[in-house]
Amino acid sequence: MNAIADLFSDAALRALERDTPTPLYFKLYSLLKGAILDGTIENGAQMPTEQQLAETFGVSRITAKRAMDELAAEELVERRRGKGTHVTYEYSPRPVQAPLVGMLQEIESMARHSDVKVLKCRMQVPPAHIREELGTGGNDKVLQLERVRYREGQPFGYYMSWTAGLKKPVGKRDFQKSPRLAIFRKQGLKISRVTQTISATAATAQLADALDTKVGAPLLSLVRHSFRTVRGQEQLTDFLQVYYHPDRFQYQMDLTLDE
Amino acid sequence: MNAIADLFSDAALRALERDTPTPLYFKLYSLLKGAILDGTIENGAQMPTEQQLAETFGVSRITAKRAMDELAAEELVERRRGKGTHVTYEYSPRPVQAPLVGMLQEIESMARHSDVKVLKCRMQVPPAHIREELGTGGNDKVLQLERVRYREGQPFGYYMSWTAGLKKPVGKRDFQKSPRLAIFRKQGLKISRVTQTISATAATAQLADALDTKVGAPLLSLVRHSFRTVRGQEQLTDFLQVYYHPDRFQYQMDLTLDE
DNA sequence: CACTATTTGTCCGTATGTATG
DNA sequence: TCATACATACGGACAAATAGT
Repeated sequence: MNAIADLFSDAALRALERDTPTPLYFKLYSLLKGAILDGTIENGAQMPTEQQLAETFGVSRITAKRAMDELAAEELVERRRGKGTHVTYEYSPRPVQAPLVGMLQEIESMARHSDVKVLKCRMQVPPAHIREELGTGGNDKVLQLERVRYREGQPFGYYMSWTAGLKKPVGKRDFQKSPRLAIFRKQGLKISRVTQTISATAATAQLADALDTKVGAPLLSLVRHSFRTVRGQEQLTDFLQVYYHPDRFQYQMDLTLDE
Repeated sequence: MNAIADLFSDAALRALERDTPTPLYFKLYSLLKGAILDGTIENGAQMPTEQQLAETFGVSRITAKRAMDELAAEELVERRRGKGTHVTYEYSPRPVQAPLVGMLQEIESMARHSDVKVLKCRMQVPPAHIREELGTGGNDKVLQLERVRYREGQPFGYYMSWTAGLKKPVGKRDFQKSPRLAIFRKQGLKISRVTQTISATAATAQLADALDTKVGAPLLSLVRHSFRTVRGQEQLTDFLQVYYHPDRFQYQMDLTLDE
């Protein structure tokens, strides 16, 4: 009788509650869009009717209609009088990943509450694979940084980065005081998107030394790509590789059930 | 002259753009609240004036005022005529962590697009440390699950979980077909909050065997606590420990710069 | 003491967007 | 589609508290 209840969790059903002033039609639209984009409602399948949506989510039919109209405007669904609304978006599974949305500001906040030792800070021609990603020429020098972060005197993270597109020179002292992101921002480097990948790896001799652990010990590895937009084109401007000591640093996240 | 531009990134300044219909005052309020909660604006410090906010974010003074009034209503700031608005919230740094906000629905989506082999599925009295977290008695049996996930025939994740509060019995076959979360949801188990911690660890003999790797090899480790609310009290109802093969599974996330 | 600049509080009128029946 | 109610956002104007000259 009501297949919608199966599609959406109780939490999702509660997502339209009035705890944020975001318009109802937009919350419902976002919810449905998510279900279409992640393949929960398959291509060609019939969407719930306006009446069904209105009842399950406790909104007026006009509001449900508005949400569906927005989907139709993006050509995610097709609406036909008498036939109903059908999905016209083909879901294609991505490689095994657990995508998350985070906030860069919180990373900065973390950076502000730990100590840094700058091992290396110089302009350098990066190795080929980095050069390719940054899109710089064979002789172009970019900023190479190597740092170790400490908490209560103990090293917990080893940071290695290559940054292109800096206008003014920066010194070791700058990075000892303020977060890297804040410095780049002041230089006018506008980051438009960031991608992170977390994995695990074994400690090399160099890493074991820097993080005060044994060779071969498991480390949490993080690679961050930061992009800026140049003439409408997205371009990598910062490459960051971090190795964390798993006993002294862990990635903790809260997952929300709705939205 | 204008210290606000230093506080907020260019992306943050753009966060109030009209791409979502969420009220302007609420977006500004969220932005400022975040800066207070993560210690960017310290306790006792003076907030930007309504006039300054209005200019930097391109809104009217009324809108800026509304945002600040909301903060005052939550007692995060104190407002005094002629004096200005001052922060009254004391930031206390948490242990080294990179907090993130994610969506549980996306996890489910991932689960739906890989193959599962259920190694163990039975009611069992959990070991002491799990029993303590779940808050169950010394003889209470809860659901113990052990699974391996495959992608293209290769094992990438080893899942071990303990779940309390199930009403109806579940069988192996159930977990081979649909995601665990969907099954629990159908049973009426309402999860209210989820916490995840990611770390790295070395493979034991058992794990190496299940994931087709060598003993001592680095693995990505994930611990997930799922809570439900019982009579206003938050209570752990599911404990999940996952080990991922780092070559076959990586945690990828996109970070937004605004919000 | 007055005078001034700053900052928040309050009020108006108006336009637009949202949500309902 | 229409009429209605309410929230949001704007600019402008003035009052009231605070701090410094």
